[in-house]
Amino acid sequence: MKQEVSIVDVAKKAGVSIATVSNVVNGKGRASASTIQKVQRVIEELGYTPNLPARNLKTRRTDLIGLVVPTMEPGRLQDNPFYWDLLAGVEEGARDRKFHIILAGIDESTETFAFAKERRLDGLIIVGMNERSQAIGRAMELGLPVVFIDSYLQDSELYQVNLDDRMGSYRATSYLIAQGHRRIALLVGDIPVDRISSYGVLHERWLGYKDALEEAGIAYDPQLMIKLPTSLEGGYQASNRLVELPDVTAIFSFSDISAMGLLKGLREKGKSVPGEYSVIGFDNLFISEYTSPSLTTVSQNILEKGQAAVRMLLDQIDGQPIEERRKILPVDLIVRETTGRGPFL
Amino acid sequence: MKQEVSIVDVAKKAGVSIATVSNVVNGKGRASASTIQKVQRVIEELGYTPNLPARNLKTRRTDLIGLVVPTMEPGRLQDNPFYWDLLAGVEEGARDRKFHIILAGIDESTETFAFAKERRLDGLIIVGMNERSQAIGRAMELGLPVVFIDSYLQDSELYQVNLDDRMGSYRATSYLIAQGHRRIALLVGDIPVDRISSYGVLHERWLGYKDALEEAGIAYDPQLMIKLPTSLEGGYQASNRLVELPDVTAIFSFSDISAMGLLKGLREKGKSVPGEYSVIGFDNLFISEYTSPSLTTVSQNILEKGQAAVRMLLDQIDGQPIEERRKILPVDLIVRETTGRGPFL
DNA sequence: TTGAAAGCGCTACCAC
DNA sequence: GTGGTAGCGCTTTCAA
Repeated sequence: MKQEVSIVDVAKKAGVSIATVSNVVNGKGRASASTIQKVQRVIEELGYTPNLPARNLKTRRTDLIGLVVPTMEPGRLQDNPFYWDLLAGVEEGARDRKFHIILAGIDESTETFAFAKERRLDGLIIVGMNERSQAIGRAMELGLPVVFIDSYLQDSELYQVNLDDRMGSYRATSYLIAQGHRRIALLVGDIPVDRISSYGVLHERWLGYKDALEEAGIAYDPQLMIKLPTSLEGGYQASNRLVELPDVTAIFSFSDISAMGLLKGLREKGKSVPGEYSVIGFDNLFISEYTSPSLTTVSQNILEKGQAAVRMLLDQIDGQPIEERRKILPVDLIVRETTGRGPFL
Repeated sequence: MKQEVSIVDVAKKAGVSIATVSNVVNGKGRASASTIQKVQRVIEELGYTPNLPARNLKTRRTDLIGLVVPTMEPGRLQDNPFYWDLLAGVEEGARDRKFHIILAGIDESTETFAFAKERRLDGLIIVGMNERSQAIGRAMELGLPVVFIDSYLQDSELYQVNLDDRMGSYRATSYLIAQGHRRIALLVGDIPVDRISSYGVLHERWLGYKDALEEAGIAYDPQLMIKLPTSLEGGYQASNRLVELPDVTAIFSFSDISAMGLLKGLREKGKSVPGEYSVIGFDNLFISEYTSPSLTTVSQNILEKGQAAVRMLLDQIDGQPIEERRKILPVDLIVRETTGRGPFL
């Protein structure tokens, strides 16, 4: 059993009161230079480390935030290298401000966030919630500062960090059109397209696609929607559908991961990219530059996304004014080798 | 300001003492069925949630463990999808036992682990330390239970979870030999090969490679060591070196990630795989099945690795007997399409 | 400039 | 069975 050294031990040995030690430790209150010196030396000698949980009992702050990620949603966690960067961004941002993060995987349908209350977390960052998830209501009931990432929730009171998905999608589609493609398939994910509006990110990207078509005077064709999961396997399967669609010369996939599956599928079918099909992805994973051919994609800075979310959360916690509750990060189109000229150029 | 409801409020409203409430909450001590009922109803009504930090002040346990990952080591964090699975394994294992994890990125050279003491963490899981890192000494000084993952530290007192890297490497190399390859290049990482023994994982894998050669009576040729980072870019560069090595028909890369870079490099040079070169990787990332051709590799169960580490840590914390301080997880050779027959078959 | 003391929410011991 | 109460390690008035 490690013998804990407390503020009392320090006070005793330094011959001062615990109040004084507390003042020295926190740099608050007043203390003479000599007292400070003396106390600090004793702290050093004893190897005293302040007990944060105890301090928090008084101050009512834990300097701890929860990062909540749904574990059960298939094709997200397991599949996407994405999350690691996000996490790194959040961790880094928190560290800069002396916060630590508690990582919690939840089952979206049953989680009550009791742990957040029990541990008296200062705030929560929640990733990838669906609008209709009951979890969001429960999270808000906590009365804690919460920031949602990639969730596209209607309620404008909620703090959110998202990507400019619609713009990204618009730019990707426009680029294909500019390259002379007209019939552009879309790998939208494993959802009913008629209810796409409740799938935030996907909906936005779908709208961006339509924006571009409309601008170019191309009719939207529901036949071109491929409803398969945005995963490696989903992309792979999608290649089967793709080749059956007449006159299609390009496909836009809502994630790089599925675009990779797609590339593999097409290669196995002997279809050349970008010769017969132009392919464009979304995310710009670190690996996307290394596919063959290298993947044209919409780039998002995932690290920055994590950082923006912590910033917004911590400002909220510190009671600092928040400029905007809904932060939208910019996207960038990265043209590489999977896109080429279409028949109309 | 959210009005905190404490044990006192519950006690008052239920007309019992706080001691009784505490008993009910913890299911300890004795209490009549009717009291229990009454108290529980009040808890419900008031929405009371126990304050864990306060409880921990008494019990001297936080039920919190730190997961420590070096942030500064290039080519690890950023590059490797690997970590996400590990994290997921740890989180899940912890959750099962009512622990939470605090994620901390550290700079290996300067970290003092003060946060672990301050927050009174119950234990630490540390990933990917190098033998000569000062951080390991500092971590041990804390006097906390610690488990190292992927660190291969000499000290047999330390708790460690590793992979059977040597065996994995042996099997990969043996397989290539059995397929008729004799001159097998090795992408070992960006390190001086003469000091490889201080790079745990790499050393083990290097030994496994030599084991296989020796068994087959093939002389070890230092010329075949390619010293480039085990990253996408490193693998890509490695292809340049590879093609200059005479008579080499196969290459074993110490990570899938670098194998992917390698595949791209070779393809760009017009070298066929597995026609001209057989390629074998290590890790079996979820994406490795989707490269073209799909990657033959040594598989490790990363999720399981994380789980094993928590289990070992929590048993330590709970004072349960630990069978073995050094847990070695099995590997598996997954033969896919990047390996084919060599000239000697 | 310093110290005494109250109290944060909880557990655990000991009386009743 | 139940309650009183002494701390756990700390911050923070308020006095001195």
